[in-house]
Amino acid sequence: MVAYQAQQRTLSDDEVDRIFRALADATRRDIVRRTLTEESSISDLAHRYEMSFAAVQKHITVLEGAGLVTKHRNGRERRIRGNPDAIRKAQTLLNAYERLWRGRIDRLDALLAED
Amino acid sequence: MVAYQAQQRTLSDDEVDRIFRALADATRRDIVRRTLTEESSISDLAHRYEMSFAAVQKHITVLEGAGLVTKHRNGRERRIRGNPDAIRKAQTLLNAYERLWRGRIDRLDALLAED
DNA sequence: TTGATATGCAACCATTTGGTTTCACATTAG
DNA sequence: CTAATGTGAAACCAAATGGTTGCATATCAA
Repeated sequence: MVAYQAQQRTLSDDEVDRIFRALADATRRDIVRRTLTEESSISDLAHRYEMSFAAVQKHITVLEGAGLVTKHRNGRERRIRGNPDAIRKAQTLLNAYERLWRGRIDRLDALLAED
Repeated sequence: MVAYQAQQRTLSDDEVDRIFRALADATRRDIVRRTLTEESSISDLAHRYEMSFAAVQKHITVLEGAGLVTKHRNGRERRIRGNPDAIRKAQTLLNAYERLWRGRIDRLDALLAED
């Protein structure tokens, strides 16, 4: 059984902006995917993509700014670790949207049932 | 009971990029939220935000490109309707990420249980 | 100590984004 | 018919994005 942490009460627009913005890039999504299951150093990650080390470093900065990954010093390297909390924040918002939509349908059903 | 449509098998990187990119803006999220529960014309929506009609129109174009809303002609106006399918695509991806993370924890638990 | 590795950061550049104003066109109301 | 309304699209602009190269610094290995 896994213990889930309490969610923050409200998400600021900026915070949500940053999370979705960070997820809107295939390389960054790949980094999140990898580091959710296995910590990696920045150079480990940089080797995997066909772009400069600095470019990958920038992607990681974007992800860190969105809270999607965290950095942990380990000697001369930094281990990058995916953070499921930020994922959950995005899920929470999308779930709210789906609930809204279902609500509309339910109201429509109720209306039709009135006959 | 609500009938759910079958999901597309694979999501291209571009498609996912567009969906998350479109969601990375508070005005656009607000438009999605509104139109999921209630269709609106473009000018209806434009009145609600402190920016030009053309700016709102552009946001709607971005949302349409991501499949998050659809346009439906109605006389001289176009009704904008939120599309829950695109929302679900994003949910599906985030759920996969969370499963990955839980998988890591499960493996860790198993490892610890070996003692 | 010295060289190799890992990271950080600045400067630069092309493209995209998010806004504007303006004009054209279609449709509806009077 | 004419005027008002709703939409589309172009041209323009500042700022952000996503990449580059180059250099500085920190740490580890030999």
